[in-house]
Amino acid sequence: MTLSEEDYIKAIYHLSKDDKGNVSTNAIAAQMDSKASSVTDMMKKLAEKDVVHYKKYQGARLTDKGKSYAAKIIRKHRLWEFFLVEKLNFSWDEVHEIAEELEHIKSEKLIEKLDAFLDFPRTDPHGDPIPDKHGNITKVEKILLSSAKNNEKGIVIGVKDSSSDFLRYLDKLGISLGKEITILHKEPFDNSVMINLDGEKTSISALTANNIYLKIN
Amino acid sequence: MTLSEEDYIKAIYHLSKDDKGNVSTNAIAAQMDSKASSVTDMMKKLAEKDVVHYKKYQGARLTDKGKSYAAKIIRKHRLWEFFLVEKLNFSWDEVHEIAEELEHIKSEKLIEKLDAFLDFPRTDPHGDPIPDKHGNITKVEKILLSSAKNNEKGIVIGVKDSSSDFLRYLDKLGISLGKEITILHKEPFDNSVMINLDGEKTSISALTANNIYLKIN
DNA sequence: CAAGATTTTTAGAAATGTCTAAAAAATTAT
DNA sequence: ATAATTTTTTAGACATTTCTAAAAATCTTG
Ligand SMILES: [Mn+2]
Ligand SMILES: [Mn+2]
Ligand SMILES: [Mn+2]
Ligand SMILES: [Mn+2]
Repeated sequence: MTLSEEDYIKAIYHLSKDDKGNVSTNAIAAQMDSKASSVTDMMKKLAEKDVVHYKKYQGARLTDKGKSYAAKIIRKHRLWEFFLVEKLNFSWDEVHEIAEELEHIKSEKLIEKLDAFLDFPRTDPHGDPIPDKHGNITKVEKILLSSAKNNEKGIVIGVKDSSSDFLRYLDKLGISLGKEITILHKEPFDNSVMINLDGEKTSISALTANNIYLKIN
Repeated sequence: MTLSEEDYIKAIYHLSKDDKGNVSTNAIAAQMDSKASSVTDMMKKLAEKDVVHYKKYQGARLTDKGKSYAAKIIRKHRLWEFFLVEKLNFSWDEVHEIAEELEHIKSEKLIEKLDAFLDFPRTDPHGDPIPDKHGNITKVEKILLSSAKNNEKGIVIGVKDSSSDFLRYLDKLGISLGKEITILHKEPFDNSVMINLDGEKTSISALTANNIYLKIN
C-alpha cells in the first residue's frame, strides 16, 4: 500500500467513526484536502484492492480488510505520538504532524518492539486508544464536557479536536489529561460552562467545552 | 527534497567517499539499482536544484549544498540505527533497511531531540561516525584487518561491508565492535589471516579480513 | 414533478519517477 | 587513426497521483 493509499484509508476510517453509513466523495476530499475527482480515482483503486466497498455515486466504506489496515496505521500513529511525548519530550501539540510521517514506516517488527519499549501504552498523548496488534480497540466510556450536568465531577481523558491551536489553548487554560473538573454552572445565554479546575473557578466557552472528553465518577 | 532525490544524493555521497573526482552515471545507477537513463534524468533535476555539479558525459559530484544535505540524511540514518539497536534491541544486521525509511522523516527538531535522548552517540552500530548537526564528521584512524601486520593488536571499530549476511557471519565468528584481535600469521597462499580472538586461534578469509576495520594500539 | 442546485464522475492534462530502445559521444584497442 | 566497445544521453512510453473543466447523476425545493 502506498503512502497516499494509506492516508485515504485512514481518512475514511476517521469519517466512519461516528455514523456507520457510507462516506461521501466530498467528505473524503475535504478530509484529505484534495479534490472530489481525485477521490473518485482513488476509490476505484482501493475498491480494486478490496479495502473499500465503493459504488458510483454512493460513497465508500471500509471492508473488513480495510478496517484492519486502518487500525494498524492508527496503532503506529499513536504509538509514535506516545514515543515522541514520553521519550523525546515533545509537547502534545507538536507530535501529530511527525507521526503523520512515521505511521507509514513499514516494519511490523519495529512497531512491536516500539510497543514493548514504551511498556505497552493504552492511549496516546491525546487520550485516544491505541489499537492492539490485532487491530482491536478498547472503547472507553466518556462524555463531552458540554454535555455534563451541573455538579458532575470528571477526569479529562481526551480531546475531540487535537489541532495544535486547541491543544496550546488548553495548555494556557491549565487543562491537561488527568485533570479533575467539576461543572459548577452552565450559562444558557452562550452555553459557556463555569468549572472548578485546581480549586479555581474558570469559564469555558461552548466551543471549548464541546471538544473536551470527561470520564465521570 | 523528495525521498527519491535524497536517495540519489546519498548514493553520490557514498560513491565519492574514497576518490574525490566525479561519479559516473553508471556507478550511480549500479548503487541505486536503477538504470543509467534514470540517473541522467535525476542528475539534471539535482543540478537544477544546485545539489550536484553535472556536465553531460562527465558524471556528477555534490556541491557544498549537496554535501551538507547528504550529511544530514546520513546523520538521521545513523542516529535511527543507534536507536533501533540500543533502545529497541534490534541486532546490528536488522537495522539498515528500517533506517533507510526513517532517514527521510522531515522534522529537524525530531532529530535533535532523538540525538539528546540517545545521549549524543558518536558512532552507529556498525562503527560509522554520526555527523553532528552541522554536518561535520569526525574521522577516526582505522585500518583494514587485511592490511594489519603480524603481531599487531587492534580493536574492531567498524565494518566496510554492512550487509546482513556479512554481519550475521561476524556474529557467528564471535566478532563484534570493541573486540580485541591480534594478528598471528598471514597466509600467503590464500591471503587468509590467523588471528587471536578471545584467547582462541581463528582463521579469517581474505574477503572477511578485507571488510573489518581495526584501530591499532 | 420539474426546475435548480449540488454532488459526483469523466475526460484530458500535468508532474514525478521510472523504464527500454536507439542514437550519440567517449574510450579503448588494433 | 580507424574501428570496436563502452558509456551516456535522448526519445518515447508507462504508472502514479493529482488537478481543472465539463458532463452526468442525484438531491432539493417550489
Ligand atoms: Mn500520513
Ligand atoms: Mn493523537
Ligand atoms: Mn532511503
Ligand atoms: Mn550503519
